Formats: sequence, C-alpha cells, structure tokens
Amino acid sequence: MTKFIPSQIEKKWQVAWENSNCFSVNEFSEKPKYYVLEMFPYPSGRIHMGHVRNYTLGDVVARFRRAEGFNVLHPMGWDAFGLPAENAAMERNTHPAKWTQQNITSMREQLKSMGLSYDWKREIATCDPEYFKHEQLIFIKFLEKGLAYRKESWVNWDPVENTVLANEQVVDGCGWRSGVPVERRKLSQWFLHITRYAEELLGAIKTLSDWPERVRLMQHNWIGRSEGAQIKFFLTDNVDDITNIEVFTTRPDTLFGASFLAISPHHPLTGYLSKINSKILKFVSECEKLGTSEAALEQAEKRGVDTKLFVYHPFVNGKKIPVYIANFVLMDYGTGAIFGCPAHDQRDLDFARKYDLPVTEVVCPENENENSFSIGNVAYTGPGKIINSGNWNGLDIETAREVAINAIETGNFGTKKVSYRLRDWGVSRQRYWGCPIPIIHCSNCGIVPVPEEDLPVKLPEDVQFNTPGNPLDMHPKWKYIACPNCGLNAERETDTFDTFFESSWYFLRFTDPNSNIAFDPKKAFYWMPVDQYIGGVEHAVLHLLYSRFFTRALSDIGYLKLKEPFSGLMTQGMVCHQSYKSQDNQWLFPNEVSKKGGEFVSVNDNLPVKVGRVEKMSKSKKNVVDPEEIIKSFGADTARLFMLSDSPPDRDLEWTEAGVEGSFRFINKIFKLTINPPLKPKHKLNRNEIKDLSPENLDLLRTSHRSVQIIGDNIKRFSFNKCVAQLHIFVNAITSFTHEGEVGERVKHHVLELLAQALSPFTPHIAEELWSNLGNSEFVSSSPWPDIFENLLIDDTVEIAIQINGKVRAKLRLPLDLPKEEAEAAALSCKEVKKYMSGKEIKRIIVVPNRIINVVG
RNA sequence: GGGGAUAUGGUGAAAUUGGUAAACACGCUGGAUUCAAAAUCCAGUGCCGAAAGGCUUCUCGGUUCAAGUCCGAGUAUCCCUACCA
Repeated sequence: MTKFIPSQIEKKWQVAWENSNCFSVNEFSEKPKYYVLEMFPYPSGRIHMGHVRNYTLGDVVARFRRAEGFNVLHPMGWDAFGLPAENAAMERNTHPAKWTQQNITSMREQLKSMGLSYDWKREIATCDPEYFKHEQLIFIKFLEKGLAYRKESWVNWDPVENTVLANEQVVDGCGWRSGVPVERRKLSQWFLHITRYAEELLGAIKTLSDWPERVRLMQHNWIGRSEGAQIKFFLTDNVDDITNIEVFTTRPDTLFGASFLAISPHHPLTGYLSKINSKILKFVSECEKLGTSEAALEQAEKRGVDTKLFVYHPFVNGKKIPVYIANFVLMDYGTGAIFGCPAHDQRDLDFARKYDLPVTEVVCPENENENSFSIGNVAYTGPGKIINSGNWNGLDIETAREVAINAIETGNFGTKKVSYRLRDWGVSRQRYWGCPIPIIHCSNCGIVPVPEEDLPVKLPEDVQFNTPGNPLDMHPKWKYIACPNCGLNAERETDTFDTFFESSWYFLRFTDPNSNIAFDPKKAFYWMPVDQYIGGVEHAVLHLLYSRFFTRALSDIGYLKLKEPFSGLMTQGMVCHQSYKSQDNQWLFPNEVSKKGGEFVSVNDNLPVKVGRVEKMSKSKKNVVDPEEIIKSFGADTARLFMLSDSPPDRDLEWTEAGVEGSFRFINKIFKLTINPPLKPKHKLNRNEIKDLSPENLDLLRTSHRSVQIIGDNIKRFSFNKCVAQLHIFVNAITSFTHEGEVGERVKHHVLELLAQALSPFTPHIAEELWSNLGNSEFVSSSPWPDIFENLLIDDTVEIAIQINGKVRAKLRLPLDLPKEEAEAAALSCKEVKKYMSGKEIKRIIVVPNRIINVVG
C-alpha cells in the first residue's frame, strides 16, 4: 500500500498553484468582488501557531468565496518596521534592513508551505521606500489640512528602549515591551488629529454590524464620550494674569455641593505656583515620582496641597471655595481641573475627609428624608431629588443638569461641553527602523515639509547602534540639509513614525500595490471595503481605530471616498498549550516531555514533570510548538485541519499532541480514498437519475449533498468546527459504502468529487490530489462550489419524539408533514402513551410538526 | 472601582427560531488482526443503579404543555479598563 507522505503531495500542489498563478486577481471582472484580509505579520523570522490559525481562517474564507464565484482579493505582506530589528542589530551586529529581509524570506517560505491561496504578486513590505514614500506624502497632506500638528507634550519615556511610548503602550506604569517603569519627559512631538473624528468614529460604530460586539464596545469605551459642562470659577485674587480656573464636570447638577477645586500637578497654574512656593514644588515633584512606578499605591491615597487661593462659587453670593493641587487630577482629561463635590463622588469624599473640607449633601435618594440624610464615608452617586441648592431644590438630577447648564450659559461663565477620553495620536518615535518623518526644521523658515519631488526621505544605511538613543539623531551627515525654502543650513526631523502608521493604510495599498501613487482611487473603490478582516483581538482598539481614522482622513484629503475600511471583522482566540516545569523548576518545551502511562516525564532525566496551566503559547513559558516541525512531520493539511477542528475561531484553542494525531489520522483516511478511485464515468450523474437508485446509493448521495450544504452554510457562519464534524460524517459515509456495479462506481465517483470540493477550503492539498486522481485536469481550487441536488435534501419520513407531560417516552418515525390529526392518532396509539396514560384523562395534545408531540395528562 | 464574556460528559465541543441535550472528535474500555508492537478495523462509553427505573446543561427561584435556550437573584472563572471628574 502506498504510504502517505504529506510533504511530497503538498509541495507538488504548491508548485503547481504558483506556476499557474491561479490566485492572482485584477479588478476588471464580471464577478462580484470579495476582499479577505488577515492582519499582516511582523517579520520576526519564524511563523508561530497564532499565524497558522489566523491565516488558515482567512484561507478557508478566501477559497470558499472563490468557489462561490467571487473575484477574491487575498493578499499578504509585511509590517516590517519596528523595534526588534534594532534590537537584533545591537545583539548580532546585523543591519536592521538585512535582518528584516532575511526574516521576510524565511517567513514567506513558511507561509508558502501552508498552502495559502495568496496573490503573492501583491506582496508588500512597509520598510520598502516604494511603500513609505506614499506615507510621507500622506503625512504632508495631513499637515496641510491641519490633521497633523506639532505639540510640546509630556511623554512616557522608556529608559531601556530610549523611546517614547504611547499611553496604550504603558501597562501598569511600565513599558509594554521592556517592563520597566516609564518616566515623564517633555518633548516636541508630531500628533495626528484623531480627536477631530471622535464623534464620527463613535457614531459609526453602530454601522459595523459584522463586527464582534465586544470590539465595538471596547472602541466605544476607548473613545469615552461624556456630556457635561465646562465652568469658569473666578479667582478672588488674580495670579499673574490668570483670572479664573476652568473645570469640566458631568455633574453640573451638584454644583451647590462644591466644597473645593482641585487642579492637576501639571496644570499651568501649578507650574506658576511651584516657582514661588517651595511646598508646592515639593509636592509636584513627589507626584512625578509616584505617577508611574507606584500606580497601585497612589490609587489608595488621595493627596493634595492647599494653594491658599480661593474662587467664588458662581451661584452663591460671597461663597469662597479653596483651591487645592491634587494628585488624582489628570492634566490630559477635560481641563485638568475639577470641582470637588464630596457628597456625591467617592474620590472627592476621600479627599475632603483627609483635608477636613465640608461635605454638603445636594442629592437626596428617594427613600431618605431630606432633613436627616447625611453622608458618612460612602458618597451617594445614584438618582434622587436635589436639596440644599437654592431654587433647584426638588428637581430630579436629570432636570437639574439641564437647568444648571442653562444657568451657567446665561450667566456667561461656562458652556455645555462634550469631553472624550480619546486623545490625539502621537506618532513620533525616537527610533531608527521606522519611516522618516518628512520634515525639515529651519531656524529661518520654521517647519518645512520635504518637497514632494524629494520624496522618499530614505534612511541612511551607515548607522551605529552601539550607543543609546536614536541613531538618526547621532548620524554625522544625514540630518544636516539645506532648507528647501531659503537654502540656509537646516536639520531634518530625526524622529520616525509609530509603526501603527504603516498598518493604518496597508489594506489600501494592497488594492494597487505597484502603483507610483499611493493607490489608484478607482481600484481602491472597486476592492474596498475589506469584506472580511481577520486577526487577533489585541488590535481591537488601536490598530482598528487608527485604520478607521485614516480611512476618513484619507477621504478628506481626496485619496478616496470611504468611511469604514473593514465591513466584516473576525477576532480569533489565542492558541494555548499546557506548560511544564522540571523538578528543578525550569520551564520545559512540550517536546522535552513525554507521556509514560498517564504520567508526564522529562525526556532528559525520566523524572516526573510538574504540569502547569493551559495558557497562551509564549516563549517565556516554553509552551510553544513550532509550526514548521508540525508541517514537516504531519503536513500543512493536518495543521490546518487541527486549527479548524473542535474550537470555534473566536475561542481559545488548546494545541494538543493527541488532537494533531487525530487530524493526521483523518487526512490519512482521505489519502486512502485518493488511491485508485473509480474512473471518471462517461456520463455524469444527474439529479433526475436518483429516483432509480438503490437505497444504499441513495443514502450515500443524500449524506453527501447534505454535507456539502451544511459545510457551505457553516463556512459563512465561521463555524468551521461544525464543518469539520460534517466532513467526518461525510468521509465515514463514503468509507462504509460498498459500491457495486457500474452505478455504484458512478455514485462513488460523484461523491468523491463532492468531497474533494468540500475539502478544498480546509485541506487544499489532499483535496487537489483527490480531485486530480478522479480524472480532473483543472484545479479543484479553481472549481466552483458544487451544485446541490435539492431533491436530496429532504427526507420523506422524520423521527418524532413523543412526550408525556414534557418527558420523552417514545420516538416514532412518521411521514414528513403528516397532518396534525393523524400525528395525534399515531401518538395516542403507541404503547408507551397507553402505558403512561392508562386511567388518566388526556387534557391536551401539542403537536409541533415534524418535531415533537406532547401529551399532557 | 467600572465594563464585558463564559459556565453543557473524563476532555474539546454541538443543539441556527423555546420543541428528541451531548452531533463530531479526543480520551478511555473491550474485541479482531499481529510472534509482539504500531497502524487499522469492530463494539461500548453523561451520571446513579444488578435491574426496573431515576437523575442530568454552575446554584436557587420564576414563566411555559415544553427551558441549555426566556426572566429574576446568586456563585465561579477569564478578558478588557482603570483616579476619565
């Protein structure tokens, strides 16, 4: 018997696909378009199981939609800028460009070994000047349109990586990669005006009906819209030329409860005061330290310092309110100042109790007496009736809010205001391996964009990585240049873009990857939006929000006409594996562990191994399995099938050795079907013939056609695990079929063709092998999804459960669509009903056609 | 502190609209084959019980002829977010 050697079959078909260019597409087609995209990888050098899962999911969709008759765009590329290349440069003394290129080459080979149906002619790498020169021009257009601007700002400085981190790259006060506490520094930075689109990005979330609800919710929370009022509190005595403090609040209804104002340690007023008051200066510098490393500690204690300044209460004549500087007030939200209403905000209450400030109740809960209601150490934040608030007394809080805003506006010391948590996107990074920001700083002309004809600004190749800091900034020549405006000596911007910049428009470049403009609007119009985008949920907020912003911003500078880039989104779960530790507490790779009689032991010393949790594959815990090894020993089809079996795509998947072997066995079973299958019959089986077939032939045909139907339906629903289950049923039906004679041969040939077509999206190599051995010369990968014989989908009898008082007591096989009366009669005459109902009165009979009959007694 | 998700056999899971719970697989048990093993094939496998039968979708309550599915209360686990005024 021929032995199944996956690598031989798989390589053969991969080469054949590549030579035929069968996955290459263009935009001029009669067929409807379908754009399926997986998040492109960072070229780390080796693919991991997360990639295998991601790209398998995308490939199933791409192959299926192609078979369904769509013109399918399915591209792949490289998110090729980023810090690891610089780290590698330092560690191994290779240039980032070279290191990245090598990684791309080996990862491309690995991806090709998976049999993915990409249009490789559209491959892009973001570190290619042909890619990023368009990005530089986009930035200049953003600048012209006011969508990019420069701002001095406090940044999170990672002292290990010598770079600025975005707020979202700071986790628990530490750098997301380095894990060390970040420091605060003030730098001049480039920002993109994403907040200009805050309302629109928020509002359009509801149009993204094919996105997971939780991603939409995360974006909603991230934008964080809150409605309230901005209120000016006038100082009793001016400080320098400052006359008032502006405050944002969502609770203007509690204004009468205000007992202090608190401003941020980074508020301009604080800056002024700390110059003239050493106590304040000391407090501010303490906040600096606490601000990062001891975030948790800080949370516990609210601290502040009295400025000895006072403001007037806007509605209470003569009432003066003290101004504090407080560590819990953030400068970058609202105005950097709040009014404290201790009775109805827990933080304010904590603060007031600490500094002995008055607590005035202004909202009384419904079940409390307004004369006796008093706050202890828990603030009341619920609904109720306004009290102690002049002529607002008696209003509910919602009405009071409107009345308050009216009064504030009428009094001319504030306005209704909407605030967002979302902040503008800082795109400057002090790194070498990124897209240069195309700007020249001239002492004469100021900020001068690099002229379009001088683009791209390329990275210099001769750079040193042995000193900390940005190599571009330390390069002896690169940054010195004549000003394009006035010709005087000037300097290039040495910062590069955040790598999220590249990934915010790559999906557009794929629509026209070799163009000498960013992309042809007509081509982008044809292919966009991405019909199905697939990737990890870790990008639920940033990458997806930035891409949504970019699509709008690009539309506003005339590049295209589109709002939403991704109409369908699927976020896949993580690939997990059990972790193991040796006796001396060292992590062990799965292949360093073997199972002996139900016990796990170390391969090295045969000692028992401590079995840990099943968790996300990670190098640090060594619970990783290398896809290349799996593909080498079991084949890509097995790896792909395993990824799709059992767990639905959005849930975490546990990689198990037993599971892989199970998938491998199934592929082997199919392989046996590819050997000497029936010859291609002269006449194809047609749907009118089936009435003359034997029950056995008919059963097989019925199972086969139903399977194809079920598989197609479930692909559309992303229920690939159910597709695999149905494939098992399908294959089992074929292997247990004993075909006889010419008719049997024709039936078997027919169902094997269906099988090859149904397998093709999932395990394309073995499907291609089977299809070819059945006598087909075209690729199954290019064949249409099979026509289903609808007359095989319905059976003429159904099994109906007979319930007595809601419990199933019998099952009857009855003709399909049997009239109610006859069904009732059949149920009543069965012996179980007679047994259970003897001597009892039948009160009711419920008949659910073709499903159930419930006899109630 | 805030928000969200999930909970079904030994395990991963299925049950699309309230209508036969556990499809399909993994694992396990027994058998066939084999000098032996691997592979393969066949049979069994939710739980309790010798059987008859009873019980079963995290717990408690409710609606219904009928609840894994709907409603209310609670528990556990995971994820996100966090002084957002």
